[in-house]
Amino acid sequence: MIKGNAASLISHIRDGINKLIISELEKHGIEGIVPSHGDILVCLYKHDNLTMKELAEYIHRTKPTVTVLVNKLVSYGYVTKEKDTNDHRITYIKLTRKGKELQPIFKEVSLRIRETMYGGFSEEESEQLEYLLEHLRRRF
Amino acid sequence: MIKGNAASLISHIRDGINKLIISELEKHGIEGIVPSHGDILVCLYKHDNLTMKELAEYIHRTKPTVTVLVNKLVSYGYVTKEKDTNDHRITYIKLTRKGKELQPIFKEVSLRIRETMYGGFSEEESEQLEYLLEHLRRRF
DNA sequence: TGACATTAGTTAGACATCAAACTATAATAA
DNA sequence: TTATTATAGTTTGATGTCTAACTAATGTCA
Repeated sequence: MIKGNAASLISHIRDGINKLIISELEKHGIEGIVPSHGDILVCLYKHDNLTMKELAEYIHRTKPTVTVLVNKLVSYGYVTKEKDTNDHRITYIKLTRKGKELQPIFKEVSLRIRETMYGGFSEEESEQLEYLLEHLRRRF
Repeated sequence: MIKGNAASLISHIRDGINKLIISELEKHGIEGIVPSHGDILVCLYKHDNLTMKELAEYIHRTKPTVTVLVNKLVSYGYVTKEKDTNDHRITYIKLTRKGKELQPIFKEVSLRIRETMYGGFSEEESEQLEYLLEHLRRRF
């Protein structure tokens, strides 16, 4: 019997994930950082020196939002902004040492999230979950 | 092979669902209403005459948030606020005629969301999806 | 070369959301 | 009965998020 409440479930799970991320970061002494900031930092851990536009695309947020998020990261000293010397429209975002030092913490938080999400499922269930979610994602 | 990206997928699907809800409402000429407003109205369709506290619990938002949301619905003429005559702390939220008139539209939008979410899945896959999401939900 | 279009990023304004502090009312206990 | 506690709701201030409008720089095409 299908209930048709998948949308509601997803919404609540998302809220739960976000709260868990924030509380895990706070456990590691990191305050004022929300998942979107984390998305940006994780992006930069994979590939440092990204432009605002690239960051916006990667984290699926608009440019004004990324401006706000990055400015906060700058004010916390985790990243810096540098203008391209050739094309003065472009700004590169780079990790500072302080920003790089957070990487292991993000790795750990990420692990914790995965444990929470997949922990209760078998291998087959986990694969099935990803399969279904990936298909779902393509419809939006 | 498990990728471990379920959290990210859920986040993006949630964004997609919300955008779809808003655009579907706009197609029906309803502007300025976000999913949380819809949650409140749908709550009231199931059981009219709820208190602010009850609404906050049902839609999983804080009381200040519900204050803002309900005030907007009042300004749009969809609901009214009435103080309890015995216990003056309590405020009841009631649907107006205009609010009740939206019910069929919300039914239709809800149907449209369900079609989008379940449309590409078999009966078994749909059930599996709900099973997995319900278990996931309990971990937060 | 010069007018127009495109692109990168920010600013402005709006709003949902939250935590913390507040007001007002009701309930309980000394 | 009075003082304390609990409850319902709002206000305040902060922040992430968006769209629309803006600035500044680059590219294009006549």
